[in-house]
Amino acid sequence: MKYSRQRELIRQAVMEHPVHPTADAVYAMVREREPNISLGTVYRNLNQLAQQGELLKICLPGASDRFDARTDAHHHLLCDRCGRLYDIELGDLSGLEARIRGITDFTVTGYQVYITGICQNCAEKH
Amino acid sequence: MKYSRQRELIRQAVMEHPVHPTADAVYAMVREREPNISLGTVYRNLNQLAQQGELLKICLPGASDRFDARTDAHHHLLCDRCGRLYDIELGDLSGLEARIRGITDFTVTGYQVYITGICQNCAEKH
DNA sequence: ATACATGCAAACGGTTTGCAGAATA
DNA sequence: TATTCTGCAAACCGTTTGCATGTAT
Repeated sequence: MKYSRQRELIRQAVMEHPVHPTADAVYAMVREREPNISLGTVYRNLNQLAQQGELLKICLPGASDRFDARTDAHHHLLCDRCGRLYDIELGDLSGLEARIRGITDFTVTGYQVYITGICQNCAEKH
Repeated sequence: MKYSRQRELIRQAVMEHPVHPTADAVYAMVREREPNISLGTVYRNLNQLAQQGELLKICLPGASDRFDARTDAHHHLLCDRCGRLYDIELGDLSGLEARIRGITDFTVTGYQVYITGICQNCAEKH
């Protein structure tokens, strides 16, 4: 992977964004510094960085994909009202893991807990 | 909601399908008996039935939506290889629920456990 | 008669891709 | 120079929608 100014700006945008941005949000952020960048380039680089393990791509049911600079195992909270995605620490889930892995005739490779609700920010405003 | 032959065939297709079909799969099934049915009608009715609670619409990250005739609370296994979706009983998850609800500053309305892996069928063939 | 349904085709939103030209190594 | 990158625009896929017609009540 060769250096590119655009990719660095994209990486930086994801790291600085407090609540995991969509590709479109990254596009908007990067455009402030690099007005001629194309959306295609943003998508290409986000996918590339995710594939290299430098970023996490979070696919959500029914919504746009999000990107996360934190690559260690953790879970996410999705606000139903504003659509923002927050990190959450669920701590030790070995009980759940053991139960899942106890299921016969299916080789478990991973699992994800998606939690939905209303975030503090939205709760205050209503 | 008024009776329609098409809707009955759609409902039946979902009930009979062993591993929760996509809209497209339902379309293919129903077309055998109702060759002129349109894909739009299939989507409209699946969404309608899901909204009435007669069906479950399962949104998967990165894949097409699936439909499930079982409407009680249960979780799902997604095969990475063939893309089929299976039902799973995780039993009592009150520990996890309590932990999730213990999170401050977020009003939890729901959560979903998505488990990925290789199904028996695919494991045998390789 | 009046609602609600259908088939069709066009629109949609998010994402990917093919291409010619530009930047990096 | 060889490779990887970019911007652009068109293609793509799953899904939704507008419309004129048809069907159930």
